[in-house]
Amino acid sequence: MARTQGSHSDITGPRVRDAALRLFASEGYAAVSMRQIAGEVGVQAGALYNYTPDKQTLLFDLMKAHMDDLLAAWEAEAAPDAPMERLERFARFHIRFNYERADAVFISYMELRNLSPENFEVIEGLRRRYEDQLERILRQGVAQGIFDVAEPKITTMAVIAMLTGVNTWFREGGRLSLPDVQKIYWDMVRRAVMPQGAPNLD
Amino acid sequence: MARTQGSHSDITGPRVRDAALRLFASEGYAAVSMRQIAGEVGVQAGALYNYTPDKQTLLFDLMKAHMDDLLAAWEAEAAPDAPMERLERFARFHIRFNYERADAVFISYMELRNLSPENFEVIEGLRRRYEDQLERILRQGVAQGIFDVAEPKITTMAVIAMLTGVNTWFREGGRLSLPDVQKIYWDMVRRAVMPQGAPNLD
DNA sequence: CTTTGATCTGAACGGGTGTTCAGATAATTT
DNA sequence: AAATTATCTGAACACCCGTTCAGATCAAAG
Repeated sequence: MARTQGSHSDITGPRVRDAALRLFASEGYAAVSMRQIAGEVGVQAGALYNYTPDKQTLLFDLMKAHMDDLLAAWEAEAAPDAPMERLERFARFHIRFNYERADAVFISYMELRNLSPENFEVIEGLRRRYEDQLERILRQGVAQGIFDVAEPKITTMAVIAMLTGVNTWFREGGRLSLPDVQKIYWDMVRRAVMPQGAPNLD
Repeated sequence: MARTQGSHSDITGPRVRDAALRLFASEGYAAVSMRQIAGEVGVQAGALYNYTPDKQTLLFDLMKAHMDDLLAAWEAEAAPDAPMERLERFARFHIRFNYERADAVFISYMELRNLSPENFEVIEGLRRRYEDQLERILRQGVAQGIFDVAEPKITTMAVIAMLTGVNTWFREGGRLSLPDVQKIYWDMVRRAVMPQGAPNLD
């Protein structure tokens, strides 16, 4: 087994995925050709097939890796007991993580329709698992009488849509820092779940 | 000028746009071929060029028409004076209008990157005009001391992202009706702008 | 009934697509 | 130094792309 160390595959493999991620995000999966990806990496198109069985799987692997990272990163967060603190942790985590991986986030919900049905099911399942994390927090808060949320599932969808929306406009270097934005959004999330008439504790 | 009345163009033109709208929404602009659109309409691909100069313009015209419709429909809504009532009107309008034109809404922000720079500027300008409608309501409410919104621009983005998210999960015929959903989302929007500690007037 | 012209067909144009594969290349092991 | 083999090239495959256009079609106008 010659050429295991110093092999180019350790370098080329990640470069293929990086190039595909960036190109898929900026131009769209269908609009990007294998030759274009190969060109970015500096190889011929045929060489890509040492790293992926086909274009579809390349897309799927990027999305799957992103969703796995997302779930792993959330599970690695220290989880406070109190629902209010957990919710704040979730809101800030979601904004930060999504901002750091804007390309992967973008692909993972823009290119869902380009997945085969089986691959779609996998990604969709992971996405639901992530949403369930938030829904569980909301239900816990409701059970403890801390949150006033009539429809936890819908509030889950609404909060995630709101938080994910940060990526459409926020760019570092502007008037507001990411922590500023996290604070503003957390404030809106908090209001959305707080019993009305509760005092402002700021 | 023969064949002006009873001409097929009155029929074929809209059918081309309908087919393109549906196909672009479900498979994506780049993944849909002119032959595919033509097949849906029941003509050969060449015939499409009686109705659009090229594929890019076909996409742009669909998006432009949608944005024009959106702005016209909102301006046609009776506008109450009070910011709170105006905001409620906006939230319910946005959910209903977007639900009724799910395909056009989907295209109008999924396919932005497939527009030429000039076309992109046009659509982007219309989108900003729409967002400004909401921002103006928020600023009006703040000025009157009715809303507690520190960052009207950000709240605008957050509210629109939240409301637009309805389209990703809501389907008629489920447990909740569209009016149910409108009420739930309006409740969240109201909380997001209401001064905290204010009584629940439900 | 002939003329007109809007509409559509069908073929063609140059070029791009994902994927395959025999053979060249070169780093590592023997 | 020779043998091994992971990696890559370059050409080829069959097919699809957006767009053009000469000529067919046929309903309305004269």
